[in-house]
Amino acid sequence: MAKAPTVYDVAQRAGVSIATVSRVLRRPDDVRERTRTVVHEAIRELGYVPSGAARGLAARSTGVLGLCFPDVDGIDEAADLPDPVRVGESVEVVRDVGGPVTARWSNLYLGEVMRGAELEAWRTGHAVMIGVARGLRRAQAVNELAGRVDGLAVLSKSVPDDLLAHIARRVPVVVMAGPPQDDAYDHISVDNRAGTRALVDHLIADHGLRDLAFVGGPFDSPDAHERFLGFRDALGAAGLEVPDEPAARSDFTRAGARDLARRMLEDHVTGRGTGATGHALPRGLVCSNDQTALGFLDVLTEAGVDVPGDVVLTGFDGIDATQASIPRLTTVCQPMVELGRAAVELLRSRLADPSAPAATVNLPVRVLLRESCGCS
Amino acid sequence: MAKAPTVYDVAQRAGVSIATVSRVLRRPDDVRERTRTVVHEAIRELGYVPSGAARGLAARSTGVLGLCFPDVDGIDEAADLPDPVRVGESVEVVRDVGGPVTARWSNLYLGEVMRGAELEAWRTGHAVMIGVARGLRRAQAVNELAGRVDGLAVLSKSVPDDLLAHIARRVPVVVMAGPPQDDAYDHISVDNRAGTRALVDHLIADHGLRDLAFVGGPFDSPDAHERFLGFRDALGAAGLEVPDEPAARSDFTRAGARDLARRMLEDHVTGRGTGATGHALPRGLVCSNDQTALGFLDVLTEAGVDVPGDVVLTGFDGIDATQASIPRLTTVCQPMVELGRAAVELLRSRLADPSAPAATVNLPVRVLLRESCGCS
DNA sequence: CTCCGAAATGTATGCGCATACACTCGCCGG
DNA sequence: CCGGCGAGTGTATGCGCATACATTTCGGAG
Repeated sequence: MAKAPTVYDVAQRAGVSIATVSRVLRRPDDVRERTRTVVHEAIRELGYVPSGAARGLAARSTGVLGLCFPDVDGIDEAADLPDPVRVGESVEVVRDVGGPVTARWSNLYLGEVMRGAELEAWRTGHAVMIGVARGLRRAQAVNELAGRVDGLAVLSKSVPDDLLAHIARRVPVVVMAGPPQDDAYDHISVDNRAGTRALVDHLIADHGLRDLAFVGGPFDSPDAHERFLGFRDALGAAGLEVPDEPAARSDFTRAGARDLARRMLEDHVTGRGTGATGHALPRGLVCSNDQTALGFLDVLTEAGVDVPGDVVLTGFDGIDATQASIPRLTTVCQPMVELGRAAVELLRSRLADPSAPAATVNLPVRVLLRESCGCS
Repeated sequence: MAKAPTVYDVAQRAGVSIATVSRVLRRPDDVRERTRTVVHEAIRELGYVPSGAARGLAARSTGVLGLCFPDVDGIDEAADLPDPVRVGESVEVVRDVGGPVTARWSNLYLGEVMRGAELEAWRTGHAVMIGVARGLRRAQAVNELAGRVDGLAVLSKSVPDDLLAHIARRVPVVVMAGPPQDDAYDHISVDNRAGTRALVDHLIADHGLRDLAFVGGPFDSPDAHERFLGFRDALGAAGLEVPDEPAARSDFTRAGARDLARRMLEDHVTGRGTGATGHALPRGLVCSNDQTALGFLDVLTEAGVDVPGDVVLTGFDGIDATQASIPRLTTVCQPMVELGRAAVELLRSRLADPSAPAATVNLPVRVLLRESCGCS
């Protein structure tokens, strides 16, 4: 790596001009076979790898698409990051006594979104660059990402509006998984509302449930809100009383949901009825995400409440853990891979036709009926 | 996006030269505050985002680090990819009758490696670009990735040797999770051997097991081989008979392991003893990865064999599912996040000092003792 | 053998930025 | 009053490549 060879080096070695070298790489059919061979030889001998930067500059297109995620780790630049542990011993033996399952990216399915995006990008020879909008330098980081790509897919809420607007003047932007919204961007959305509606329809129609409560999410989660609307839709359609607010609100974490469940259970047992649930546990609990449902399941099971016998429980998202719980959790599965794929697809068509009107792609959702709702 | 503004546009608007604009962005302290303000104003008004390509070209460094993964999806370019499903209905309701848990990237922990890499890169203002060495265009894709980055971390076996050598002439290369090897590259390795050794030591010393068998992996997996060596180390140290070969070989998938387990179980029951295990199930089965152990657990449980009562079972990797199985699986946890982090760290130090001798960082591993080995 | 058009190759330029170097200007000490 | 100095800014150049356009070569047809 004394100095990476350039087209000039290759051209000289092969005894041709740099244009020919470039052509051998980009439009091989325009070059005589013999010449091509010679050039390839030189490339191999020199270990030539074209500079992406120079290519991008000259071609006015980098061939890279960006994917911007929110900071799910909650890492703040102000907090000092622990320095990597580097123990001398290469093995540590510990007794794992259980406790909360460590949070992973995979819990939030960002990996799946990435995979979908990467797959779709690969099909058309694009590369994918990911960025996490995190820390104080967030704006700078996102800006730099935007400067390096031909198009940017952004997970909703990961980038402040003004910054997004700034960036959108340079590259096409696709917003993923945001609430239905009428801005200038292309959107990929998941049908939270219809998914919940279908799930609750099932509970009412097939299991005859009428006493249902909705466990909401954080106030600032549009997803949770959408799902609540779907819940209301179903209740309304069935002629049941439609609540104005969720019966309770979880923070979307399993641990938080456990606390919430314990409080609700206590209210229930002591008959204080201070909880929004009133004096008795409802027959069915529709949770706004899987983590919440799993937290409830933990507590209910521990308290000897039978699921689905005493209480029917459902989630939303379709995370892995819902397949491993006992009983397995009925949920609505989000098409995460598809989300990434669709985002890239939309970016591509946007690049192909910059003047087309902003589009919104609504991804279908799958309701997975399992044991926690009473299905065999 | 009629035409993205450039430094020239900003300079003109702000009434300064392009050099000043560049300085405002790169070395703000060299510019008078008043000028800075004016330039920032112009940037905001125009929606200017610096071109990464031009920056990279001029600065001779892109600020991007690459991460190259093998094609875990096994997608072959020859096979036609199914076109994305786009059903009209936005909801589909299906009864999930169980069946194999869908394979996900997360199973292979690539997401975790990525996260570690991204985190570490972020700390120093680098971006991360991921690439999957997949399909027939693999060489081209890897080459392009290499052309776009300042350094490349490659998961072992994801890139053919000659291609890697070619690339390494342009950018520093770090090989992740490969077998200890003495090539010119920097290496990050996980101590498979010592990890297995420690685990098996535990089985022998603390649980008094003497009849142990090793379920290996694919022939071409250096990891599986390393782990087998660790197994042998432990047996040898305990004065037990040391096998030359694993008792059986799994293909590292849960489904494959189930088939293997069924065959072994059948051999055992019918007394045919054609399996390498002989006429009886061993008292302890040390599996070369978690998927394999879980597959065995599925079959053993179904057959009424008690784990750990009748057979002790252990895995390797530390995937999520090992925390959810019943009993929970004793395993060796790989430091995947750390792997990514260390790779980036090593790349950085390599970039800082290109002439330093090739280094190998050995990452510590954690043996997690849970119920499947007989620990409470 | 000549001439013409197409194929093959070479020449020249610009992509957008960082930066070395030149330059201006205000200020200080002499 | 002059020379010098440093902060602040402008000018000019090159990074490595793609590509428009100019030029050469080649393969026939005449």
